[in-house]
Amino acid sequence: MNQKSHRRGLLQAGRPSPTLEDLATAAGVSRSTASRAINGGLKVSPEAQAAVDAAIVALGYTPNRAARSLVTRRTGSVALVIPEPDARVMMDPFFAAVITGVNEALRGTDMQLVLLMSRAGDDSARTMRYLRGGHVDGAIVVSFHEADDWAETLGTTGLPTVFIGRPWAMGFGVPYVDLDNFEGGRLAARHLAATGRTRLGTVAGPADMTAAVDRLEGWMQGVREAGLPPGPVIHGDFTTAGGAEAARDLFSGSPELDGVFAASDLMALGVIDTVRGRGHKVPEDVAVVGFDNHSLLAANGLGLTTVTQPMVDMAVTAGQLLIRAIENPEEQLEPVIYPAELVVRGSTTGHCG
Amino acid sequence: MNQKSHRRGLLQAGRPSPTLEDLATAAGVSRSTASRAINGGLKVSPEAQAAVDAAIVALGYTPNRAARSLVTRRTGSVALVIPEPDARVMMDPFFAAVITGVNEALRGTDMQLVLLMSRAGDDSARTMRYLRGGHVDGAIVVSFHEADDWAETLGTTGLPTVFIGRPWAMGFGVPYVDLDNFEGGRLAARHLAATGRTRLGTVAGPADMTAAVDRLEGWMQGVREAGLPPGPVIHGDFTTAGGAEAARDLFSGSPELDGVFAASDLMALGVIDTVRGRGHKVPEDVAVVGFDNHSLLAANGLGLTTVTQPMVDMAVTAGQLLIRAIENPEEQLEPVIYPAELVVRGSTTGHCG
DNA sequence: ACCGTAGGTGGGAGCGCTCTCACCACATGG
DNA sequence: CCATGTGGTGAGAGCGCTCCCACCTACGGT
Repeated sequence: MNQKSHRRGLLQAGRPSPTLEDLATAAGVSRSTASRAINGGLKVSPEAQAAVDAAIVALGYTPNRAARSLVTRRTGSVALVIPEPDARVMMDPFFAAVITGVNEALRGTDMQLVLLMSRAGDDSARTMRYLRGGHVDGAIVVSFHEADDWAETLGTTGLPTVFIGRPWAMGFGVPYVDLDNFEGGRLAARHLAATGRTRLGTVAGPADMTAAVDRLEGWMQGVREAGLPPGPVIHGDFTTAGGAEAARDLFSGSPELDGVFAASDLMALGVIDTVRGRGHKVPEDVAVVGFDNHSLLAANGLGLTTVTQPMVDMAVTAGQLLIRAIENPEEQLEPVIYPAELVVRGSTTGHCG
Repeated sequence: MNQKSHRRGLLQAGRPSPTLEDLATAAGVSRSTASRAINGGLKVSPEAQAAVDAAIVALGYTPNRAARSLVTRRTGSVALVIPEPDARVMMDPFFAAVITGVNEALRGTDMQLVLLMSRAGDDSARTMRYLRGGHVDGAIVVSFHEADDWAETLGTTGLPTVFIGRPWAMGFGVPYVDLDNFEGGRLAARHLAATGRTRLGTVAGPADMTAAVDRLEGWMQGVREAGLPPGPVIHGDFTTAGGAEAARDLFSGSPELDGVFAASDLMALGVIDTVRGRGHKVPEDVAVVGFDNHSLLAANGLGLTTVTQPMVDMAVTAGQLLIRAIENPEEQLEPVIYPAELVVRGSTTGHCG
């Protein structure tokens, strides 16, 4: 099979895929001019530009990304790195929001989003290799447990990287986008105190996540500022089941609690289940504050008082930050912190004042 | 600027990422042998293989995907096409499940997942061009409203494609993975009839989606088989708010209904809200059946009777189907239909028998 | 002895693109 | 009249890789 018939064969199979050479011939210009016309059109006469434009439409030409990438050393794609893609974790609308936001930021550029999910240890090495291998122009890393490793390694490879969520290891100057989790926790405490609750406790998130730690610290500070005793703290795993279990521990140790802050809405749901299972009412007996402003729970019958987290906006910002980092590698980018806001609903003020 | 300094300059901050040539030199073999050793190692002596393996580790070598792609005409990536990426639609755990499943199927291969979200018309042309442009080896399309367009165009380009959800336009032989939506609707009707409900109605999904249409037809058949009159049908948009609104229409037309089937769990949630808003009880006055077995609602206080949809498994299957289609383009792949199962919870049998 | 045929190897030719550079017109200024 | 641009052009050299092919050895059968 010679070269020509090979090409024809592909065409027959439905892949016309004309090359730049074909384009140039059709437009009656050289390969160089065609290339220039495609990429910005500097130093191209109006006639040549028009001819090339017409030929592009006529042939349905699409530049071969691989060939272009080979010489420009740009891949036209960025990675979204999500550790631990359990179904459990994916079900969290957090990720949906991140994906939506990053995609939104990429709209208009010709960048494509490559999803990189890595499970436990061994796999993350593979992911790391992929990132270092120059297969993407940049990466957005959803900061998580092992984020320090990533930060360290990525920080030194020079691959433009933006974190969503403050990474553990700082000092690499890696920019990140985060919510003011500390203030969010503090707001929850202040709200419960302001509505007359005095015996507070919290179901915190995993101790190895910065968001969870920050929320807890803010909560403790808020409780302190309200002049209330620091209540019990139980760590959950951000899931509904985990929240319910943590709440059982919480109440078995301190049955008198009248206000609970759960570090995620899903955990708050579990807390509410537990409270009701013990024959008590929300919010009459126990007020519950969540975190995330989970869209599903907002529509739920019992409105959950919670701290808002504008995840989509945050993800958009992360995407824009990454684009800037790619286009201007020298620029030192600053972290962006979004303010936390409290949304008051029935789970704290249903029948009280 | 000479060639060498050019190389150094473009590589951000350091890493002169070694080429196959470098690898070969380090291993003391030729470029060809090194290439063979990397790709399967056929016709390579154990010594050469060992030398290359050692050099790979020593140099931290990663093949340049662009260069490889240029000659093999394989990109090592598949697209997941999701139309209409509104936050609304993304919040649906349906997509989280799809992403998780497809990713799972790709694990072990060296394929990467490229996320392609296209909004309304103009953008979908761009997406189409991308798909036809040979930037991916295959595509998984989440079948939706305009799916017929996609099916037609993709079916003729020869790009290996698998649909999730039966596409409207058939006859292109494009394989797809779907739930037995018809049977699901039928199960819902039979269950309501079996628990003594006689005045049935349904909040169906959008009339331009095959899943919604199939569920509705199955429902109608089930009602017929139970010897009950075909009740009212109102179309919703699969969201909670849409379900609530549709339910209001439903009850204002037929206040006597005692059993409602909503074509999605989120709409079922809306239906329940409406029922309660009218001062009636679920399930005593009105039994409600949903569809999806949404993980969040399962954990909810009031358990929702619903039809299970093993989305992650379905997506895994779609991924595997696509891989087969890519590796063996000639093979004619058959659609895979998953059986529907009913999960009975409190929203239909809470206090009845 | 001869010719297979097998495992193993290296050189060379591209894949489709961008980018540098030489080159051509035709202005302008001395 | 030659310098010195300046907008526009096309040939040519790669980018890093895989594949084809020529070329080695062996080793067996005839």
